[in-house]
Amino acid sequence: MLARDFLRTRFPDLPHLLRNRTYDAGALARWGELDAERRRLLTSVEALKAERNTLSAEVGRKKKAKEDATAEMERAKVLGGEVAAGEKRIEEIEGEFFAIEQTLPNVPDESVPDGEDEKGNVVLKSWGEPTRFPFAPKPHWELGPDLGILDFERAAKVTGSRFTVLSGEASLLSRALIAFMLDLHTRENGYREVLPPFIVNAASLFGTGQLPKFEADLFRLKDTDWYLAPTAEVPVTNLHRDEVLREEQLPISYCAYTPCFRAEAGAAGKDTRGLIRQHQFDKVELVKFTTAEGSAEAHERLTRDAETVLERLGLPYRRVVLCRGDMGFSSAKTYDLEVWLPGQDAYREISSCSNFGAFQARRAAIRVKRTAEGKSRNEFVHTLNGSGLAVGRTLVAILENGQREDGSVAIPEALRPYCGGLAEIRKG
RNA sequence: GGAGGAGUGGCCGAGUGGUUUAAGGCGGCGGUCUUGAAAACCGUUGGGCCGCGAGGCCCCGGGGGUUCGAAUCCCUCCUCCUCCGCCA
Repeated sequence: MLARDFLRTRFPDLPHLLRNRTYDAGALARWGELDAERRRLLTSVEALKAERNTLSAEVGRKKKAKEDATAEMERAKVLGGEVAAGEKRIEEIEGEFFAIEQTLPNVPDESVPDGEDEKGNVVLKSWGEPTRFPFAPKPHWELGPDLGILDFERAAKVTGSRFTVLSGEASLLSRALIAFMLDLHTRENGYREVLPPFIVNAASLFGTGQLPKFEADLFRLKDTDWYLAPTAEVPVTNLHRDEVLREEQLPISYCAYTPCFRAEAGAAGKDTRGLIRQHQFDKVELVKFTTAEGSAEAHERLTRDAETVLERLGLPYRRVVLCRGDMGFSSAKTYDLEVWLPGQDAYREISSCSNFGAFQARRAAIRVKRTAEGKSRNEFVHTLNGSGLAVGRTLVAILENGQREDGSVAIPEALRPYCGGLAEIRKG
């Protein structure tokens, strides 16, 4: 959410600040009217309450002194009725007011390029050369089944489409990738590993911005307010929901492996083959909490930490900054890392690293107590997260980039200690 | 799943209808004293909202109710603890 103060003081600039983002302009105009009415009412109701409180105290004094307090009690009762009426109206306004605030997207950072959709994204750097082969490379959805390590058909039988069974070396590799990534981030990049719940409640999903707007993308457990986590961002960011952190605790860096569950509503016909777009996938997530001044640098570092995984594995990639129109709802700035997939002759997203500014912290009430010039005040922290990396897509990249003409696949050196020295996968 | 018990400020803890603007202690911060520190003493120390300001309003796990007035009474939900059962 955006700060009320910000919405109020920058109200005329908002259409410009939110250009190319999706929001309801009519609702925004309505916000302005409601804000004025709400403040007017609040002031008058509070004055009534102050008077009632004074009268009640007077009643107490008189009763203690055995004096008659009938007149005060009657007057207070009348005031009480007026207060109740005013509060009811405020509640109605507050409901509509808050509903609008929830749906307004974050304001992009000034460094974010203009643009309406993915065509407006800008490639900032490339690492490695796209892998070329003297033969026609296969996509992983052919390599995997040929090697007997990816089974799409049986997964469809067991559950349905967009699920996959990993077996043998694929399963081993997936497990090795998780351990490799967590080790790298905890030992070299300074993250604390956490293993959070994979099921989260509605309040947590509101905190990170998935609810209320994006319920259709989630799997909800029947008759509960519990949902399968769509990303570790949700449980890990909400670790500190409703907390006031001490300044010396910041920055906090967590990494977490979790499976992720997404309904993929609206993705019909997109990436229907292979592991790219699944209802269930594994991911190692990086999450940071910083001060307002520290978040831009933390964003660069977090993105570098994700890039390091790709570099250690020798996978060619590029970094893209998303334009205003292609960014997620809660984000102030997002870098996508795209890995080269020779089987598709394209770069595909394998990590998305975002700085949310105070947007999530405001929704989740994550604050930090800061002291300056002897005065202390609570500020909202800045939150960041990024994939480090999506495990399934990393497996895809290893298979497609490591493939040989005979259908075998070479395993990156860095991963071998994590899979019993396995150097290649062969049909067997 | 069954039966009990408990949720008060950073922490401990008092408070069962009316000077509670939540006692007291610990911890934190500032000060006095000291060469310095400790001790002692004094002061200060929760969150949010409205208002230009003076100031006001709300918050004692969440929500609702009773009352002129609720931390305190009632309803409901949540969490934690103890015992039993079951289970990995």
